[in-house]
Amino acid sequence: MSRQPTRREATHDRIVEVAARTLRRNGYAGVGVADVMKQAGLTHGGFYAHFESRDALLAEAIARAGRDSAATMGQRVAASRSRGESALRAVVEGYLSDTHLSSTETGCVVAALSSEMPRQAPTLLAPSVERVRKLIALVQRALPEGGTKEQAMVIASTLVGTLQLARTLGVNAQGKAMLAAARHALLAQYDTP
Amino acid sequence: MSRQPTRREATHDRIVEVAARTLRRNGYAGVGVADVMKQAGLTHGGFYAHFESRDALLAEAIARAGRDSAATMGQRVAASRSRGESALRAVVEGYLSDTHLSSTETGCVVAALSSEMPRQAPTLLAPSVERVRKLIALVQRALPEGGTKEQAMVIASTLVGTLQLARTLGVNAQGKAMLAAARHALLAQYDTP
DNA sequence: TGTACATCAGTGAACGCGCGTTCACTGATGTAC
DNA sequence: TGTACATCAGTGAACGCGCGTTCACTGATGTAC
Repeated sequence: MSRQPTRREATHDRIVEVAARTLRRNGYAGVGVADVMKQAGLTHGGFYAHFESRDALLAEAIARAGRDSAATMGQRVAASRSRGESALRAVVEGYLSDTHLSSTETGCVVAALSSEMPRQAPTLLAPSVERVRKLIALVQRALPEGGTKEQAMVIASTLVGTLQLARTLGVNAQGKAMLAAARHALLAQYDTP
Repeated sequence: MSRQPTRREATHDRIVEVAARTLRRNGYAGVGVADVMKQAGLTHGGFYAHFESRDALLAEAIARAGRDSAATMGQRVAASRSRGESALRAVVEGYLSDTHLSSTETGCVVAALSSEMPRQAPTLLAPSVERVRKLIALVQRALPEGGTKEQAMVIASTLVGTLQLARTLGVNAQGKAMLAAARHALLAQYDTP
């Protein structure tokens, strides 16, 4: 179905992928055109043959980062289901794992950016809002039968807030204790054993 | 006890106050020396008579923003106590109020910055971490007798995450619904009636 | 109370650097015959 | 199968702008006598 990508498309994709990682590691302002192109093995001059502007790249990178980590989470849920565990447990333990604590650049884009999101211009705000909605929807699908959107919103907020505060405290005992506390509280309250 | 401030001290204070607001509205990278000085009614040239560097101003601004909003929260708690309400209710309803949704520049500095905090250099990371610890401590003091630090961490995370996601959704029905959901969930679970 | 001088707070021009963007050009890939 | 030409993807130099930082200078405030 999906035809062989042209060289141009492959390059475009490589640039977006680099940007999606840089975005999560460094924030909106931390994505430089020249730096991204260099990491993609190119020179900065060719950038505007692929994107109308830096913001256009960022918009694509946000969507890409979101799709990638949603896919990873989907696999996690599938794997845990085959082990007979609940989807919510898979989401909570995956999101609040020690691995996610230190892997910002491949992790959830909402956790990486949410305090900066409200400040973005419409071009970047729209795809950012979309990622927040998708995260809430993902959590809601993981809830046991009858789980409400309100519950999903609260859980998503806790996941995002916990990961951010844990990362701020550091990749150490303090950060990990933060994650553990939230894992325990969320599963105790929302997971049906 | 606190003597009359000198003209120099008053100016210094005014600059920090402007920076503390700008920081919360625009993020770490959004605080410009020239812009802050202009808002404080000065020209940018005089800046380095007050601060060693832009980062030194930011460090002071973080502490200032934290102290200011902690003080506001303290007053809220005192007022609610005199109405016979619990401290936790005052904290949750104050933090997740529609007012706080739209008043980023005078609100909680952790909510305004937490996804950017882990990226900061040590000079700015240290005061940022301090604000996170202070927020957790404030929540713990507001908990009913016997409330643990673990509970405080989870509640603080939920407060911060909820406010950020709500602000991203917008100062509208969606953002307000987000806040309402978290107020309800937190009070139902942690407030002793 | 008044005068002379030192100190202090703030001014405004200038510098250097990074970064987004533009553009003329080059080498490679693909197509026509 | 080979040659000529058009198109495409990427190069690298250059431009303009914003921003942090520096510095010589000015006007106001305060102190000594």
